[in-house]
Amino acid sequence: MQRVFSSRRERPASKRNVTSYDVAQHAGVSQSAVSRCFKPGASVSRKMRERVMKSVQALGYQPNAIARGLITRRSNMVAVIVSNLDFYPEVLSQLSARFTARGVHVLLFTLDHESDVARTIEQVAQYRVDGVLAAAHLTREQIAQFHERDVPLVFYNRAYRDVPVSSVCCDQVEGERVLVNLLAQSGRHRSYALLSGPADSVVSMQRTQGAVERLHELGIRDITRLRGDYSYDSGRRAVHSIVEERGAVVDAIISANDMMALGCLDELRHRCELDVPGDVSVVGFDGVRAAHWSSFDLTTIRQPVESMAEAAVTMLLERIDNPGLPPEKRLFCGVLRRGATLRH
Amino acid sequence: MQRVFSSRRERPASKRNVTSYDVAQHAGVSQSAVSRCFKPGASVSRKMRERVMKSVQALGYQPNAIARGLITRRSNMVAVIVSNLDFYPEVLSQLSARFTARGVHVLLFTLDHESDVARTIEQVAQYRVDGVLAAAHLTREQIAQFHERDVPLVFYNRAYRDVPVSSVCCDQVEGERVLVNLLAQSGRHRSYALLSGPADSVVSMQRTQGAVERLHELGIRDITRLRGDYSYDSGRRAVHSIVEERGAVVDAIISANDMMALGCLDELRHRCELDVPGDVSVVGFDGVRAAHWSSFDLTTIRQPVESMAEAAVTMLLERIDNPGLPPEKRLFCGVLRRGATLRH
DNA sequence: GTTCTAAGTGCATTCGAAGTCAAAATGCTT
DNA sequence: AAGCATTTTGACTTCGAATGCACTTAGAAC
Repeated sequence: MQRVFSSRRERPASKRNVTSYDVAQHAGVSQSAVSRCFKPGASVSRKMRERVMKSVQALGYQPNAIARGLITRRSNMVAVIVSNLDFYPEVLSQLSARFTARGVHVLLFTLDHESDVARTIEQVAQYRVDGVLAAAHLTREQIAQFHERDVPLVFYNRAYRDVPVSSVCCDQVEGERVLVNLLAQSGRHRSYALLSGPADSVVSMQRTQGAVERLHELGIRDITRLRGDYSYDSGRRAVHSIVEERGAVVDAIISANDMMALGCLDELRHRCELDVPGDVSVVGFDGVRAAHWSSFDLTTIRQPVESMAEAAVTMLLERIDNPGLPPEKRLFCGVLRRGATLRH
Repeated sequence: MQRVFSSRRERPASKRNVTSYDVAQHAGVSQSAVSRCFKPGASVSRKMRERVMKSVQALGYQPNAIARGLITRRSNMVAVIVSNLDFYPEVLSQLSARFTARGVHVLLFTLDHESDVARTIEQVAQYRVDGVLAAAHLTREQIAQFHERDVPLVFYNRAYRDVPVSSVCCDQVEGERVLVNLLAQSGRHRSYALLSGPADSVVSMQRTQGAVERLHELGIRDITRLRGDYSYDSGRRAVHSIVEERGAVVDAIISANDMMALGCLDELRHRCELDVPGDVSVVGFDGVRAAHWSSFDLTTIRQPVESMAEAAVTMLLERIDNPGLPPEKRLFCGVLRRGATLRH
C-alpha cells in the first residue's frame, strides 16, 4: 500500500505532543481520516475507524482542543463570572456540574469587587468563550460588547430593565414583600430594622427596595436602616450597633441575606441575651444550608437554586447552538420557608 | 508609503472577529508588527506602537488567546479539579483569586464522586492546560500521564507516599493527635465515637487513622466507629444512631470534619437534649467559618487555607515556568482552635 | 459487463497569532 | 558622505485539527 505523508514535520515525534499527523503516519492514513474519526456522525468506514483507534491507543493521542477551537471557532468553554460576595458555593457547584454534564467547560472568573469587572471582561473576550454566564453586574457598554461579538450572555440574579439581555432571577422584590407581610400579619412588630448588603450590590438594592415599599404601603414608618457587607460578622455588628445606640427598641430585623441574618441571631441570643423569636423576629433571604440548621431555623425565602441553575445553563447553551434566539428573562419565585424566628 | 498585504483574506472584515491582519491593514503595517506590539519587551518603535494601538482602538481588536496558545504552546490556563465533597468555598475562592492575580486562568472541574476522575483527566489533557491543581485523588497511572506530558501537577490536601509528586497538605494525622490529646488530658472522657467521612476520601482516612492511633497509644479502647458523608445531616444522623442504639453512653465525638461536627452539636442539643460541653465533647476538623459562629464555637483544627492556597499556586506556577524543578511536598500544621465544645 | 450512485478517502487550505530571518531604516562615527 | 552597528520592519512559516472539494472505490441496478 502506498503511503503518502505530508513532509512538513521533521522533529522526532518522541518528545513532543502527539498530533493527528503522528497518528495518521502510524496508521498509514491521512490526517483528515484521523480527524474524521473524532467527529461524531462523520463518514468513516469501520475498518478505518478501528485502524485509526488502534494507533490512537498506541500513541496515546489526545486531540488538541485548542487547535480544534481555532478552526471551528468553538472553544466549548463558557465563562462563569461570579462575584465573591454572593458566591455561595451551591450556585457555583450547581452551574459547574450542569455544564460539565453537557460537555461544556467552565472558565472561572471570580471578582473581589463587582467594580473591577472591566479587566475580567477583556480576558473573557480574549479566550473566545462560546458564552458567558454572569453573576455580576456589567455596564450597558459591556453587555453591548458581547452582543456585538455575538457572544451569548445570561445573567444570574441580575436583571436589567430596558436592556434586551437574558437573565434568570429570583424575584427579590416579591420575596421581600412576602416576608414583610408575614411580619406585619402577626401584629406584634412596631419597630423594624432593615439591614441591607453592600452598596454596589444590585440584589441587595432590590431586596431592600422591596421591603421598604411594602412597609410603607402598610403604613409602617419606624424603620432603622443599616448597611452590612453580606457577611455573618456584619450581621453581628449591625445588631451590636442597634442595641448600643437604640437600646433594643427594634423588634423585627429584615436582613438582605441569610448570612447576616445568622449573625444577627447569634449576636441577639448570645451577646445581647435577647430571645428570638421571643423578643425580636429575624428574617433573611436565600435559603442557604445553614439557615435550615436547627440552631437557627431561620425564616427566609429560599431561592430555587437547582431550577435556576438548570434554567441558566439551558438558556445559555440554547443560545450558543442557536444564535438567533431572542433574549429571555426568567423570574423564579422564592419559596417561603417558615422557620422559628418569628414572634407569633 | 508602500503597503503590502497578504491577499489571503477576502471576506469582509465586518461580521467577523477582528484579527491582527485587520489591524495591520488598517494601520498600514504588517501583521508581525501588530503581534509584536502585544509582546512585552519586543522591539517596536514608538511611532509604530502608537499607530497600531490607534487601529486596535478603532477596530476593537482583542488578541485571540486560542490562536496564541496554539503557537506558543502556552494556554495560560490551569485546571483546578475539586471534588464536590471537600469543596468548601474558601479554598476555591482563594485559589481562583490568587491565580487570577497572577494572570493565569482557571478551568474548573468539579467531581461529584472522586471516582469519576478518568473522564475529567481526559478533558484536562485535551485542553493543553499549563498545569493542574488537584484536590481530588488520582491513580498513579493518571499522575504518570501528566508527568509524561510534562504537565506540572500539584495536589491540594492529597499526599502520596512513595510517589514523586508535589503537594500541599495540612497535617491531618498530627491535627487529630492534638485533638485526641486534648480530649484525653481532661480526663473526663471514657467512651469515644469516631465519625469518619466517605469511604473514598483519603483525607477522612488519614484523619480517622490519626485519631485511632493516638487513642490506642493512650490505651483507649472504647471507640464507636461511624461513617458519614461529610455533610451536616450525616452528622445529625450519626448522633441519632448513637443515642438510639447505645443510649448516649458516648461522651466524646471526634468528627472527621467540621460540617458533621456541627450536625452533631445540633442533634445533641436540640433533639437529644444533651448538653455540649456538659454531657458530651465534640471536636471537628477544618476550621470552616461556621465553626467560629457563637452558636457553635467548635473546638477544631483550622487549616491555614490562605497559606496553603498561596503555596499551592506558587508551587504550580514555579513548575510551569521552570519545568526542571523537582517535586516538593509541603506540609502545613493545622492550628488548634479551642472552642467551647470540650468538657473540662 | 456497464452504468450510476453513494460511501469513503486524501489533498490542500484554513483558523489567528507568534517567531525566524533577512532586508530596510536609522543612528553614529569619522 | 561613506562606513558601520543597531534597531525596526515585513515576508514567510509554524502550531494542530477541521473541512470543501475532488477523486477513488464499492455496491446496486439493469
